Amino acid sequence: MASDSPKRLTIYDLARLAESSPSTVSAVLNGTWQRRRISKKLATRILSLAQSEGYSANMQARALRRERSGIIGMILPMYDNRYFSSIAQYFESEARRRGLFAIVSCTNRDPIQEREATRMMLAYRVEHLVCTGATDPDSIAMMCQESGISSLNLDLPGDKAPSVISANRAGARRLTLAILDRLSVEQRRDDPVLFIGGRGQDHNTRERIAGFKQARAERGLETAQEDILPCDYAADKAQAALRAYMQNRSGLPGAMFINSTISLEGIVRWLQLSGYCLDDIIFGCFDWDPLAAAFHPRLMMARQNVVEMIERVFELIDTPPPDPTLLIEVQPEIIGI
Amino acid sequence: MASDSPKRLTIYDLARLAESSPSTVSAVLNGTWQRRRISKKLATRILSLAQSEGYSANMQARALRRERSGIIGMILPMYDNRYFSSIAQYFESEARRRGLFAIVSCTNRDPIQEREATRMMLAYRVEHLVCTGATDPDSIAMMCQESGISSLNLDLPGDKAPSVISANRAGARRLTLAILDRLSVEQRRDDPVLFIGGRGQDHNTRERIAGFKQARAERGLETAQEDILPCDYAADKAQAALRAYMQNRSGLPGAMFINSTISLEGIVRWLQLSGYCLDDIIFGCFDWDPLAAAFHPRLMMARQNVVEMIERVFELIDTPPPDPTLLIEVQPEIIGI
DNA sequence: CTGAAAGCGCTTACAG
DNA sequence: CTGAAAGCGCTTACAG
Repeated sequence: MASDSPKRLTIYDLARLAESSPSTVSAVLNGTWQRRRISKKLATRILSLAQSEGYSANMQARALRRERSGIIGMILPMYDNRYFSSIAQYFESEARRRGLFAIVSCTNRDPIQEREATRMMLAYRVEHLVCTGATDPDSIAMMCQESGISSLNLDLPGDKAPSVISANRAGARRLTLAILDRLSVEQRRDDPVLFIGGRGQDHNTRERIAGFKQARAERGLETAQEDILPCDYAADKAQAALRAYMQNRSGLPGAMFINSTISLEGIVRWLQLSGYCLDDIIFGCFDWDPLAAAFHPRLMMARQNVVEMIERVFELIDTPPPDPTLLIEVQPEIIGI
Repeated sequence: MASDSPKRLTIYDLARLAESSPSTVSAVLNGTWQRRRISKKLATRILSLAQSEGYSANMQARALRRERSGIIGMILPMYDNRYFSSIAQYFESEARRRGLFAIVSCTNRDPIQEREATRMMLAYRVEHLVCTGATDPDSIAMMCQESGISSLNLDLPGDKAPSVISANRAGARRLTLAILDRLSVEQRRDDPVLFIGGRGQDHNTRERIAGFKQARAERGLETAQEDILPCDYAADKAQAALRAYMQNRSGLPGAMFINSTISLEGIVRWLQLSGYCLDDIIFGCFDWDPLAAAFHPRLMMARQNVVEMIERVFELIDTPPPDPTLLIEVQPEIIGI
């Protein structure tokens, strides 16, 4: 339908119709007309004309002239889990509240796609770029810097731009303590606890492992190296890692610290296939999914505080910190204790 | 960092550096230089200069001059379930493959937000608009029509633009047959089956109810009106509806047809809270969530074929159909039979 | 083989 | 109180 583009209305057309000039029309449309002391009568005439004719300002032209696009960009690993999708959603609504238009690109945890998306964002002259969960945040920050665009890291920190992340270590510690407390109540204080999922190289996973060990140490427990399995996030990887882990053991660990709902999926699938009773295991998941919580009564979760993280991001955008390496940590909430 | 915008490089700067002219630089950068018989030497000089100086074309200027933004828009109810988030993700990668820049806005199933987002999309001069799961698709289609922009409906159909949706009735029928077959195998052929979730007014829910009834009729079963509960999608609504339903009955229905994973969450939560054993119930969910599938061995799902739906959308964009009311149905896949 | 010029639709400093 | 003019950074038809 309507592929032939019938010239859209411009301020010149409006000026002609209102028997005025383009400058005046522009001022009226921008709300700067009182400052220019344009008569109220003329203003309302132009406004109602714009309305009735369905005028829509051309943002490309406005952006070009103002040298401001009004666009804020975000790159994101993917949409398809609760955490990232709520980041995208809340980012968009906060941007809108500030009169910015949000554009989001998925980069699949791939540094090449991250840079390519950044290049596009810069070509569209985004005013700020939020770099979420990037595998290579510093390259992105450098690219932005060279273009004079402010950038921020979210979820995974970098050294070349301010970062807003979850308090991974503290959160993992609290989640682990909750797991250990529940084991204690059940008189299974010394049962092994498996840490599984995530990437050994990524900052968040390292911190969570540190928090895990710290909590165990506080309870006077050692942590064996073979009980830590950063096998990547993917469900299949977690499933395979658990299968391999179980080959050398007689029974299940008393509890598992699972590093994402993606990994949880693989774990649960393997346990079901192997005929284990899920209800015998205590789960602590560093991630949040209400559907999983509904299914499993003994699942505790660290829910990252997306709302506050996005708020911090916009605060940093509004008032850029003097120190570009600033790291802000937001506490996750422990659910299901 | 770098909030002072140091003038970015333009083709004029490049022309000066290459001792050439802006037109030539533009032609080289656009790849139209062979057509213009620009010397290969000059072309490579300009190209390498652009590279080394980190030139990035200003898309606003290009869009303005070409009268084509290179942008394709999508409005979406929300990101936070598997279905919509994979729509967003696949839409974006398909758009990118075609050299279009995708922008997506969430509109929260709110007709006002839908129109507002459309207005913004049109102001940014999107070349096409995909209207996903809109509560008021026809208003959107009209707005686009007035601007001479092609629009398409996805997931929920409309009358004023071509639509790509799931084969809701056929899919619901097949899912219901799978449920009934399993009941038969368990010698519970005549157990009641509850249909729950969705909106009684929306096209998809109506179609799914029709498919549900049709499958039952094919098996010689009546469908009682009180076994159909289109209580909205939200988990809380589904939970409340199920509680009310159960007040007048002694036992659980043998199976449930649940109209989304959102609703499933409320159902499962209530069953757990009420002390029922989940494994006694057969679930059929018109939606897909692998984590839910991992948890519940007796959950069958109708997985909507997002990949094919998006492909159809782009086909319609490439070759607009003569009939603007064209409706394309894509079969969902039944999983877990 | 290459460049000067016009124009896309706005905004804004300036003149009156 | 209002308008003419310049310019944002490109592209493209035209002239040579």
